[in-house]
Amino acid sequence: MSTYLDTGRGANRLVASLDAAGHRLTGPRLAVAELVAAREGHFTAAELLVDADRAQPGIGRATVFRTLDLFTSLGFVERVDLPGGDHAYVACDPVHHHHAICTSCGRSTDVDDVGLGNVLAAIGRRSGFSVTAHRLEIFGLCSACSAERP
Amino acid sequence: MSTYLDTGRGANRLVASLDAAGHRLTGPRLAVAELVAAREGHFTAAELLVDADRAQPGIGRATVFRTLDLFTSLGFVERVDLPGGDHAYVACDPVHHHHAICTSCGRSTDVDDVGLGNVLAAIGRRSGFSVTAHRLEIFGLCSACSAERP
DNA sequence: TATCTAGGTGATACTGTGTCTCATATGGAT
DNA sequence: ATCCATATGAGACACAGTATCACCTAGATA
Ligand SMILES: [Zn+2]
Ligand SMILES: [Zn+2]
Ligand SMILES: [Zn+2]
Ligand SMILES: [Zn+2]
Repeated sequence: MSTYLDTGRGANRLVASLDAAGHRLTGPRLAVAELVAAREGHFTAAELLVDADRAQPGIGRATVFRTLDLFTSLGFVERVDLPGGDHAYVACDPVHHHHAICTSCGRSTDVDDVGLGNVLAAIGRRSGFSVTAHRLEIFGLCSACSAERP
Repeated sequence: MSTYLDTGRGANRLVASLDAAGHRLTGPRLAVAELVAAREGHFTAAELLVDADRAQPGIGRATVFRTLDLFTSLGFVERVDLPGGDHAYVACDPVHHHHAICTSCGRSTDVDDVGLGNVLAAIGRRSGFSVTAHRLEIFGLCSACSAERP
């Protein structure tokens, strides 16, 4: 679980990041940050909208989407595409990494891509492709869930 | 470029595959197959709908989606998620592989994942995750496009 | 070849995301 | 305390994808 958005000390990172990019620290943004931090694993926009409406009735639908976009552009949230094709979001740290998503409980584990760089380089070499970006999503059972149902 | 859906001899594979799964070979399905095969690189559902309406006016919107779904389940088409978040489809062969998508011309090159297996295994070992599926999308410039603008 | 029927189709309405516009409100700089 | 660029909320909107349902047809069978 990522803790970058936690309230208290952790929120400093968010504040600093917003500030650095010239964005204001507003009530709705803090509220969304807390909701995201409170979520375990990935969540859909719809789920967050429900949360938001409960936590702060009157918060605008558009604002939630805008905030999600903003956080995504700052690297605090990442969008993932579930196997079924749905879009979801995951809280995460703003460094390059990937997500291993548990198809049973939905939690996601951050994973760095040691080794993947070499694979991509090899692919590029072989196909003449000059790779500028990649997306890797991993699905399976987390250790807890695979222990439960072996 | 994949050619699995080409008309003529290539269509046999589609026919065989539909047949094997107990699906009928219908006019609309053939039409969509040809449109998909005619497309270079990835395409959105909207683009294919335009094509379909031009090639065979009167073809139902729902039918195009249904056919796309069917082909996807047969492995003849794959859904990809562009960096911008849009959904798109790519023609491909029904064997496990990935797509290197050119962000300039949109063409996609099939890429097998030699080496990725090891990376995933290592990830699984380290995180206790038992990996059952993965999705890798690669973005960059194809050899033609990177030659053009170096 | 004529018949039969499960499976497929098209029209249409609908749901659900995500976006846009615009009048109003507010963070934070001065 | 004032000011204004930025953010917000309301609501309309655009678009992807799905559901329903009466009708149609591929292809199996006799
Ligand atoms: Zn992450
Ligand atoms: Zn789990
Ligand atoms: Zn290209
Ligand atoms: Zn693979």
